Amino acid sequence: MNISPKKISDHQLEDQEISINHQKLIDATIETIAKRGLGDTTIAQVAKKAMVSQGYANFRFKSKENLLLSSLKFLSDEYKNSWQRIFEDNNLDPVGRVIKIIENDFSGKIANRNKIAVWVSFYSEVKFRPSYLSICQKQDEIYSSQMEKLIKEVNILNNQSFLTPREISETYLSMVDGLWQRILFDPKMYSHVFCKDLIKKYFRNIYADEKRFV
Amino acid sequence: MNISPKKISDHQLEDQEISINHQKLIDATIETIAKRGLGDTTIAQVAKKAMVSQGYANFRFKSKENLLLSSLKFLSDEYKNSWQRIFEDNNLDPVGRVIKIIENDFSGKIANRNKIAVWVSFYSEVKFRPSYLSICQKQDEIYSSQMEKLIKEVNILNNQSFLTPREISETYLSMVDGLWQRILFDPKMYSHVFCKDLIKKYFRNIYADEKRFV
DNA sequence: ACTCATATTGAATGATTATTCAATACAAAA
DNA sequence: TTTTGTATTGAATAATCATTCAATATGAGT
Repeated sequence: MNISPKKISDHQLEDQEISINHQKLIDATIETIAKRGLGDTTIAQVAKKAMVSQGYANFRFKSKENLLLSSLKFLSDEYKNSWQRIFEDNNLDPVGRVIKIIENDFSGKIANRNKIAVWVSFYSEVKFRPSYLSICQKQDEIYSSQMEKLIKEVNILNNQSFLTPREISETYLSMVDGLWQRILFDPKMYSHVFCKDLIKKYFRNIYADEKRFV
Repeated sequence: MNISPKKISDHQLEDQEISINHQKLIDATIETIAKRGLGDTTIAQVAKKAMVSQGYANFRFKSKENLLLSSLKFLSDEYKNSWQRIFEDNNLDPVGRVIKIIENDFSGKIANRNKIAVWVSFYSEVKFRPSYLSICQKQDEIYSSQMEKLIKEVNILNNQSFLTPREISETYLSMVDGLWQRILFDPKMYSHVFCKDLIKKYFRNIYADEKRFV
């Protein structure tokens, strides 16, 4: 019992991240964008959802732009953590890893309509706000290169030579982006199962002997 | 000589489409969205680019929303016309048709960064504006079904049986959407040639005997 | 030249919204 | 309890914009 409460030093604001309100506001931002779109997201609405005053939201994040940026960063990190873990999992062989990656990319936590709506909102502004671009781009580069390396291992094990690892990995990445977008349009038709199966079929076609790509 | 000028009847406004200003405003809208993003597109800017007064732009289209909708419709029709023509071209055999479709989807007229920026802007709002969705969705359904039918013909000619026409066509469509999005991020890396080659390689892998998928 | 209908203007209006900031609540230290 | 520093409020401000509309230009028909 007696959980030592907070014991927050006088440096409590040294690192913004430790505040509860900080995260409440970010969550509220994501929810609001998901429900109303980036264009119709106002500080007032976000603050209301986070149950703090409007003035506070602005004070805390300095500006709306900064709040949006922090929310994108959060989403981006969340995604990154999810695949990072898979690439680093030593209990998996290459093909097992690929399968986990596919499952992660179409898991409920990642590929749900709300989060996709937020992603696409930010994507759509990438051309005009370099700060959005740099957040998205850096992580995508890492994901790309990790994926390519992984496919290289799979290729060797299955002596596949017609398609290069780069080609396979780029095809995979573009399919994922495309399918996510399609989930936004028609989530019934593009169910998680449908998407995963489509991608597994792609791999099955390349690696004919590998039975795990159902 | 003496080209009979206009001979516009008193019904000149019967059909909105015949006005020059109408199209000037739509073009200006697309350019403005491409340059500044949907969120920062104002009627004042569009009117200025179209060289009409702000009041006129609003008067002509009834509302900003309606102007945006008309612009999306225009873009959507332009795209539809481009592939419609290919599906209806009787001089082409199935594989020739597929190749033309790929080339069209990554032609300078369709897959340039400005137009993609506009598409994605609208996509990102699809969840919140049913009117956007219905414009995009209807055409996508036709494109999908035409594509599937086309692949069915290719499949038969090449006795391919592992992947269904539906699967191949869905894979193609999602790749296109994904690659378009990636062009937005990094148009240098995702050049038209790169995208087309990637997709052709996909088909080449499926239809191993078909040499035309370079 | 005059009339009349339509096209076009641009300034005014009102709504929305990010941002600011003086006032207040709160909680720890004295 | 009082002090003091920080957290939080909410009302005021100022900027931005879509929309309206009375005024004007235009040009065809008489």
